[in-house]
Amino acid sequence: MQSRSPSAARPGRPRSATADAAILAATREALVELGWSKLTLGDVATRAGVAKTTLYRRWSGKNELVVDAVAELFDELCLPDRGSLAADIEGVVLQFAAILARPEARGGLMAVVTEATRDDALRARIRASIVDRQKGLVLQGRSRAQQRGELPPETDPEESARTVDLIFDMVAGAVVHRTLVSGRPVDEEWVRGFTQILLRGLTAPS
Amino acid sequence: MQSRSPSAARPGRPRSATADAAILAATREALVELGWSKLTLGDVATRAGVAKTTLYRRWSGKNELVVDAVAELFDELCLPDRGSLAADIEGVVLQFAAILARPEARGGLMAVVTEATRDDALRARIRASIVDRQKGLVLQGRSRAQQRGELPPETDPEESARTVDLIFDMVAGAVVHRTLVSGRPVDEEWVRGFTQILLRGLTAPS
Amino acid sequence: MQSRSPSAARPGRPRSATADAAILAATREALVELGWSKLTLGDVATRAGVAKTTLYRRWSGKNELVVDAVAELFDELCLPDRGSLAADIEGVVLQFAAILARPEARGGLMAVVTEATRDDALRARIRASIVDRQKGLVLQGRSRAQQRGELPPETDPEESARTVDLIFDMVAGAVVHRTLVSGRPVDEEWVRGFTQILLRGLTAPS
Amino acid sequence: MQSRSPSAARPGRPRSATADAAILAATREALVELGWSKLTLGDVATRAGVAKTTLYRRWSGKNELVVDAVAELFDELCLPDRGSLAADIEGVVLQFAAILARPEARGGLMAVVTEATRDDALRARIRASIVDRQKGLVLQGRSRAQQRGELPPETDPEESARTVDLIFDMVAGAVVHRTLVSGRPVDEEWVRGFTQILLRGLTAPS
DNA sequence: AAATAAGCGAGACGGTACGTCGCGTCTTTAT
DNA sequence: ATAAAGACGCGACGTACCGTCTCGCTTATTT
Repeated sequence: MQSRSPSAARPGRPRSATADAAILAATREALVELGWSKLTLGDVATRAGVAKTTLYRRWSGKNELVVDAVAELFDELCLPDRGSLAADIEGVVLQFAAILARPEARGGLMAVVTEATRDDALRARIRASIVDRQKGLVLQGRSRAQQRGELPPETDPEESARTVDLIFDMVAGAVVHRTLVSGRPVDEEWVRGFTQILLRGLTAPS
Repeated sequence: MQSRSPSAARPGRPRSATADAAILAATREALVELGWSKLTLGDVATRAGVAKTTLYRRWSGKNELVVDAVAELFDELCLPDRGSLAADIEGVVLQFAAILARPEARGGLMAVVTEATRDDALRARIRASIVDRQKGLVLQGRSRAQQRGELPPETDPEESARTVDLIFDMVAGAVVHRTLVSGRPVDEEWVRGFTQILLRGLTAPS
Repeated sequence: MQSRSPSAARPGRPRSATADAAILAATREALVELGWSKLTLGDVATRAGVAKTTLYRRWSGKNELVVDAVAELFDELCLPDRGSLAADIEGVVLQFAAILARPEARGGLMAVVTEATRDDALRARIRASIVDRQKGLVLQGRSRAQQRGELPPETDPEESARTVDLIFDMVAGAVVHRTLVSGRPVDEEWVRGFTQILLRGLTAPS
Repeated sequence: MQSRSPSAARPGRPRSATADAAILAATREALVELGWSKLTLGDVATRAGVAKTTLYRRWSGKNELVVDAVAELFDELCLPDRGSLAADIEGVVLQFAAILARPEARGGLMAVVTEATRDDALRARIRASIVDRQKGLVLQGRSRAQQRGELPPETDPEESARTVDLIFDMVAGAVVHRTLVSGRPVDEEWVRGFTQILLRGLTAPS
């Protein structure tokens, strides 16, 4: 979000702390009802009980606002230890899918990613707010699996980073594609099939 | 696209045949320069040397126009026989990535998919124009691999369809995510790693 | 007002002829109800049953619009022959005062003159639309008075022009000041006194 | 201006004496540079090195502030005895014109008068601050002329008051109109012609 | 000295209007 | 019937000031 020199008691009236929360909540609400393209900042301001100018004082436009509103949704992602790599993957994939199934995430995330194809600052914001946070889950899952002996320990650290990126693209990409492009649900059956291929490969005897 | 009673010599001035092509080309050009959100139909019309009315006579709005403009990009996808399943996958993934690397595809495809999250008619149009065509490649690749003996023959046809969908989501999803979200190139090294996991799984000894 | 290459049948939809009239009428109406400073172009557009953009297509802002709206009020000024110079002056002064007494003129004229102190283009527009038209009345009155023998004929043309300007400033200035600054009515008694001084001077035996 | 119970030593920090002067000076400065309509109170505050709140504590809005700022300009008007009525008139008219020639007066005075057409309180303020002060000059000039024998003594006091008002409207109106509407200078030649007509009338042999 | 009270700077706040832009429709003349 | 041209109603945009409201701080008078 926006930041300031942290604990410097700056002069003048401080920004309303409640306004931020109200605006983000209103944004998600509007996202559900209207979708990205019909969402207007004036409407968000009204819903939040806030003047349009207040909104523009904090965010520079629709994109930045929606990134922040959507990013909060992903804060709840976590990786409880379910005892095996397969179970861990299935768990986090289902969590991720549950978030994507919510209408505010569906349209909002995609729209923001779309805009980011032309806007480097926005891409950086997304990466910082959303992507990197999730990538931590992949790291965590792998080290657990290594402790359990399900995966061999790392040798080449560069190779290791590449693999994390790859896994992340495969997991997130598949779930997003299933949900948003194919438009079909990520149910337990699908997750089982996916995990199976991810772990054992297409050529393995099912 | 738009259709008419096909060969009925209707009265009045016939539609300009060149206009369609000019408009689609102008759309892709504008997509490259401006991106989805800054693309305006008035601008496309001007670039195409065409009046706005002409454009609206053929497409009902921005989304429909861009779908058609982007769909043409995927016509070139094909699956030449490279002798092994792994080589076939690598080939088609690189082709797909090459298309996505073009700026008119990056923004256009995503934008259209984004809009489709709220518009069923648009989703159907996308499925017909883009998705189903690619899914055919997966089918073709599998049957070739089965003929070579790399994969076992199908038994349950329903299970078979599910697997095709799953593979498709995994391949397309990973490439799209790598390109558009992670914003990193799909190069040969990445493709090799991806194919390795897809075929043999994470747990295989590399 | 705005002008075009006159009788050239230009391509495209022509501007609505009724819109101009509706807008100017709405402007005067709003001027009466709200006064200059509270008059809003959006409101004028609404009253006129016209989009705000249509209004901006024809006038570049509040000032230009109000000048035109107010200028029309002065079209009705004329100088009927009342038989003597004194009677002619009294007649036209009363007419002028009657216009200024109308609320749309009071605020509108002054406001526009005020703005013109900083805007040369606007001043030119006012001069062309309002001032020069009235100055013709002074000329007409003088030549009639000369024909009647009430005033001597002109000799020096330059001196003549200066005198017209002077008379005009004295007549218009006095009426405007009485109405708008002193805020008192221009009634018959005032007009008689004014005409007396204008014709015979302060020092004349009353 | 603003008033307080005069010499009551009230508790709390007293108002800064320098702030008033700084604000009025800043107002005139801004009036010169920007004109009435582009003058903003925020900008005036900044120029004066003062917070907006300080400004609002002293004046209730733009109009009141500008009236005060402009009124000060007219304090310098006076009527030195030049020996004859004609010379006295010429003197004061030139003084008045010199003030109106200053840009802060041009826009400011007119703007304030314009606003006053809708605001009775403002009109009263103007009358008290500006108009009545000038009207005193007319009275003074007349009594001098009567002492010199240039004008007959008053008989009817009501008629007398009416004439003062009339003369005032004629003098002030003509100068203002010449300066602000006609937009031409009040030079010595113009003043001579004006005084000639005012004293001897149009029909007098020049 | 401490308490109280107002003034002051800074700047965020809810509003209103601005002038612009793009949409998709409609109206004109010319093919 | 289509085409190019362009005006139209509409609605959102992002900005600028308005006049008000907190803040933390300063400067007086009153206890």
